[in-house]
Amino acid sequence: MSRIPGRVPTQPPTLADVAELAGVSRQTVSNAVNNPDLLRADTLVRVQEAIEQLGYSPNRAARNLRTRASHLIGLRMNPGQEFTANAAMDRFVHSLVETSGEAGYHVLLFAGSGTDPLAGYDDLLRSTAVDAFVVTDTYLGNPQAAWLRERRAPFVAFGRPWDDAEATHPWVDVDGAAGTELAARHLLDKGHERIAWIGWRKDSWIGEDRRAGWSRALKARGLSTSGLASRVEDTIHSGREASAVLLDEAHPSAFVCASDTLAMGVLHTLADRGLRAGQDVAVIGFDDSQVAQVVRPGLTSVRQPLEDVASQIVNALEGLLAHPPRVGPGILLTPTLAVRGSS
Amino acid sequence: MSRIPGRVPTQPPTLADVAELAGVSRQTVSNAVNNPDLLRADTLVRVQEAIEQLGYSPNRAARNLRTRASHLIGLRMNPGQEFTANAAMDRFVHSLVETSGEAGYHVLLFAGSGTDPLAGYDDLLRSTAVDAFVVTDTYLGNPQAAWLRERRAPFVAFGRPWDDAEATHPWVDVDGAAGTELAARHLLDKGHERIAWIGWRKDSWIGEDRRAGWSRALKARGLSTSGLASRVEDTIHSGREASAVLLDEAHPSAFVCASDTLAMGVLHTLADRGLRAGQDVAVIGFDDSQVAQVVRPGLTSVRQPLEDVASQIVNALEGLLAHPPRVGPGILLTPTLAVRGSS
DNA sequence: CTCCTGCGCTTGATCGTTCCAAGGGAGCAT
DNA sequence: ATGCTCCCTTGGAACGATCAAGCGCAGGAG
Repeated sequence: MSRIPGRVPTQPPTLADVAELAGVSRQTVSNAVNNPDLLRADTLVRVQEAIEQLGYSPNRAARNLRTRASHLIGLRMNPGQEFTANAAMDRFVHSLVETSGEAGYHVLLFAGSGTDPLAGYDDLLRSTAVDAFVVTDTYLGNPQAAWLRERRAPFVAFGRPWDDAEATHPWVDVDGAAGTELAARHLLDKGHERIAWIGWRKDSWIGEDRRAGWSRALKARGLSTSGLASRVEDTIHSGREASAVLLDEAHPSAFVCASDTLAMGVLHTLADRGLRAGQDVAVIGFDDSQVAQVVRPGLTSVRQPLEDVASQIVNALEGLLAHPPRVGPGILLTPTLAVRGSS
Repeated sequence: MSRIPGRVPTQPPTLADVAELAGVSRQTVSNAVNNPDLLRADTLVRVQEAIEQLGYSPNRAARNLRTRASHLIGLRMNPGQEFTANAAMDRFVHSLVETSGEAGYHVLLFAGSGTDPLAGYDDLLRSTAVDAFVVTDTYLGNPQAAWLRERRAPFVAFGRPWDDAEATHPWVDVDGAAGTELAARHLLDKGHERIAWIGWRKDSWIGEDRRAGWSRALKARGLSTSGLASRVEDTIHSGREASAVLLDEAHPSAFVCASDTLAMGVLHTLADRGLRAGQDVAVIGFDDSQVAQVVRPGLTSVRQPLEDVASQIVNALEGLLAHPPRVGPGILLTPTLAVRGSS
């Protein structure tokens, strides 16, 4: 059937238009787009020329309706994050958009309410607006994972299921302990023997994991960690206070911190006391935020391989959405150390 | 027609299911969702209960197909931006997601190639995947605006059409000149009389705009600007060099910079010379990036009202997508000054 | 010569929603 | 009782793609 004459010319062309121009049926055009192998070579060329000539691109809504897939990945923007988390998240989102784009997926952002961690998921799921979710805040026993699994919603988590060893959903995470161990070893190799730790409160799984790496490195060299660790809130102010206390009481020559925020606090304390970061006392942060790159004299920091994380997540998503689904084991990636003036 | 028995129970309910349960027709359910006024009160209640009971949510793909609208807004992620631009962009994206969510729209991110500024737009447009675009990099004569207008694609620009006074598309921008004028006045009020400018190369419209505000403030007080301005690349290193030269040759007591990046360079120079930022020499940056908030002693910076920008953009989009479209004039918002220790 | 097989393409049905034009019931006046 | 509104409701069609059969033709085996 041909288009109704007089129709507004800005309407995009449809499969039927292409079919008519190429002198084939709709299905043949569809095959030319999705299963080119099924066509005879000369027919394929003819259809492709018609597609080119009309500037045809399949209507997403129609395709989504028929195939029950949207090729969209939902990602929740968490309101009011801490700045280091934000910095990392920004880099992660960039990578995710690029990687998923190469795999034929787009990223759909939606807002979360600070109070209800499930807000937004439900509607997108029931309206089949997205094929899958990427969940980024699985720490501290957030209920998203269990909730999504219960509804059989495909999702991949950025973050281990700390509190649930039984969890069977795919996940990708960065080995924080390996990162802090790397940091501590770097300092040990430079001759430091009294290396302090400033981390988060004990109820943070991530914090305890990162602390474990520091501890492991020291113990591997037969050094004691006692009196060298402090656990505080993730603010500059806390980092500043904690480092002041540690300097007075334990006289460390270096600090490893659970975040760049805390490390900035240490730098402030050093400046207060006329100590030079990197010369008199070494400092290493975590996340390689923009601040770490800009501050004097440059903050050495553990850098998460977020590009690889995004790539692995997209890979897991593709498996999850395949027929039949392939679900692999969780993946743990190793961070690197961005060495700068502070160490 | 009722659902086929034996169908997989995880299939989401459809309009027909709700209709059957409520004892009405499909259209009545559709009206209950989209035009509740058309229903008798008791019928409406019955339908709403059925919707609630089944957990029904309209299938997005089917709705999109029928109404030729996706309720998605396309936003391109620009690869490898400078960090200040990134910082601002992150805050902007957050606001945009929240505001557009309230208006019933979601944000679709797509990747741009560094080389082709139009990559990605074309396909999303032709496949009717998004209703409209938000374009964020209209400076420097990027061709998106003209290209999109030519295809009658609805879009709102964050940024003025600097190079095209004839442009009729809706836009929202921040008055950079007002920001730097605010900064300069703040310094003048503190008694500074020799206030230097470090900005970008002359071919940047935004840079020249910001420079104009500084210049205007000085001239309003009868002060000369000659010898006090420098135009360089937007890097810390350039800011550092430029400020060193200015200090030697023009002896300013304060700096206003076109970006936080440049301001960081100034802070480095001050530290090199044992000068205290805020005490000996005042420094003001632009963008209120995370770095400005964290660095010692806190960098005073011009803060763009990105929440308002997002809100106005969504407002403009709603007008653009209404029937008939309402397209208002461009909107210029005034930034504020985040005062910290450096001034 | 007939039958079967497989390739390449066409045809009708379907996904779940909204639009359209017509159907139907209650209420009121005649 | 009949006719006429006025609303609300109804079935059919359409949006544009893919799925599942089906059809004609060529070539080989029986």
